Amino acid sequence: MSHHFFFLHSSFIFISISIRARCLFLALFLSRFSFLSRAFVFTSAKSDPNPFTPQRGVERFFRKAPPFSARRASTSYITLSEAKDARKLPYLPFCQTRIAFIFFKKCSSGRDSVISIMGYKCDFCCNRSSVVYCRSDDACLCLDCDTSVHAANSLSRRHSRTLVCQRCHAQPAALQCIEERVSLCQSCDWTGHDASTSGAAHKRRNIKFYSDCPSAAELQSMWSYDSESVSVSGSISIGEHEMGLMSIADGNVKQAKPSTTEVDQLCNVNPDQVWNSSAQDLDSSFSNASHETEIVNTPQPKLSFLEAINPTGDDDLFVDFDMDESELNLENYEELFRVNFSQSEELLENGGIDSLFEPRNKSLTELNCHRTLASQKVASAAQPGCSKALSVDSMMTSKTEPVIHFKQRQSSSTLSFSGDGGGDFIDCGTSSMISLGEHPWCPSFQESPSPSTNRSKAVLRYKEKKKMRKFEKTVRYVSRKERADIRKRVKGRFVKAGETYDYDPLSQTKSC
DNA sequence: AACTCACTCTCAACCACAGCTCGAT
DNA sequence: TTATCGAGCTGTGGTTGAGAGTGAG
Repeated sequence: MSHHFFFLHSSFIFISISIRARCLFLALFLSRFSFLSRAFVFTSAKSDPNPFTPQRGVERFFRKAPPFSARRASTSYITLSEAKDARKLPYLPFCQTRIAFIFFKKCSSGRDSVISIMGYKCDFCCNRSSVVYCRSDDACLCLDCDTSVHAANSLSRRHSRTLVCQRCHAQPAALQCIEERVSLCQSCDWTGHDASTSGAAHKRRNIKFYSDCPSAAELQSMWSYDSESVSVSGSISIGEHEMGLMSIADGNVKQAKPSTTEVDQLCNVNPDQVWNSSAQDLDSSFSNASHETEIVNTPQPKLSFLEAINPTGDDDLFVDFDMDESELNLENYEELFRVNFSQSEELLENGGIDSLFEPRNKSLTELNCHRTLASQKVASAAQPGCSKALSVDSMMTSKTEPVIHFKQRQSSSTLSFSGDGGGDFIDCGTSSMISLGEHPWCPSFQESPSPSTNRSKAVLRYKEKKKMRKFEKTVRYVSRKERADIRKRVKGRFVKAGETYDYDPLSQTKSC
């Protein structure tokens, strides 16, 4: 989701050109991201009372530009009706630039999932609100899915997660504002706690990433808005070096047992009622858990877990905590992902998916150099006798995706387009592995896997992702389907209204 | 081993038309 | 920069037929 960073800083990059040119330029650039299934751009005039008006030129571009429409049948554009619905979406942190974006990607259920700054649905179920950001999966998940996915095996437990920013609902939260009782990403923190605003004096504290499958009480202790360890406002560095990757074993939180029963632990307290708990039950269970288990020693009073993640009391969020539909166990996970557990263990032996993250502090020159080497690999892969693994590796590293290098916000953002200009490529499901440079929230984090290990992880991840792909038919225009469903036919073909027909879907009868 | 035949399976094409797109103004 | 108009385009599902695949003779 590092592209969110790009969205936020578009105004800095295109400050000197018109909105339309900005949109077209962005469209050209963003159309190279093959993990996007749909995209749309909104702009508005300063005098326009409606903040988001569909930008026709960009819409047309997405529809007709070869990288987006011709290469992948699943890629399309948002409809006007959808755009109208999008107008209901809230104003964005960068609305002063009068430009907004909606981007979609295919989620595991086969439906399009909004992943833009406006998107806040769970990337996995596409249904509930996202609460947790998983860096390893690069996904925003609801608590249900977070639990189900990350409790599946020892590999997934190592994924580092944190809260999703409660302001933009897109980036991982880096800190909590004690006064406002919200978790914020760094960008939203900058926006809301600018030195020129009253929020500059707000007390904030860092949010640590966690791994494993913490219990409800442990999550509560991590996310409660207690005043302990609050760092006074000012320049807050939230790089993961500073933050550290918090394991549940760290600090004052007891280490969770690495077993599949940790799914139960998340809901904890009463395993018999875990999956039938209502939102309120769950909330109370969380609260009870903190008292009964006495896992942590953080001072009272605290907000309950649900209060912590939903201080505004949004009912929608509580709806999303309906656990009735959850069927979370290891077998289910394997079925969902079609991943053999032994494969996952093999993956674990190689260091886990986390190791897929390349060192983030490469310079632009290094990245371009890397691309050059990758291109050489492609050339060599064409030679007879080259290993299959090599070809996959080449594909991983040298796809015709743009290589972007983001600098810190304080300096002017820069980017580089080093793609080859739009040569054909095959979407092998590896799109999300493109190198997007630094995340703003982890500017110089390194997990330092060896290149060969890294490649094997990438291959495994690619295979895993490929197995997850679904090719079910999706209906984009329900109204057209409804109309087709009632249309009379002759030998399956539509006939004009009033003409004789041999098949009526409504009555299942023939007229002749 | 090569060929023919029957059968099964897959998939593009066809149709009308409401709704959408997009250039022109 | 936005709004409007109208010609042209798109997508929807059941049936069909062409072509591919398979196994028996």
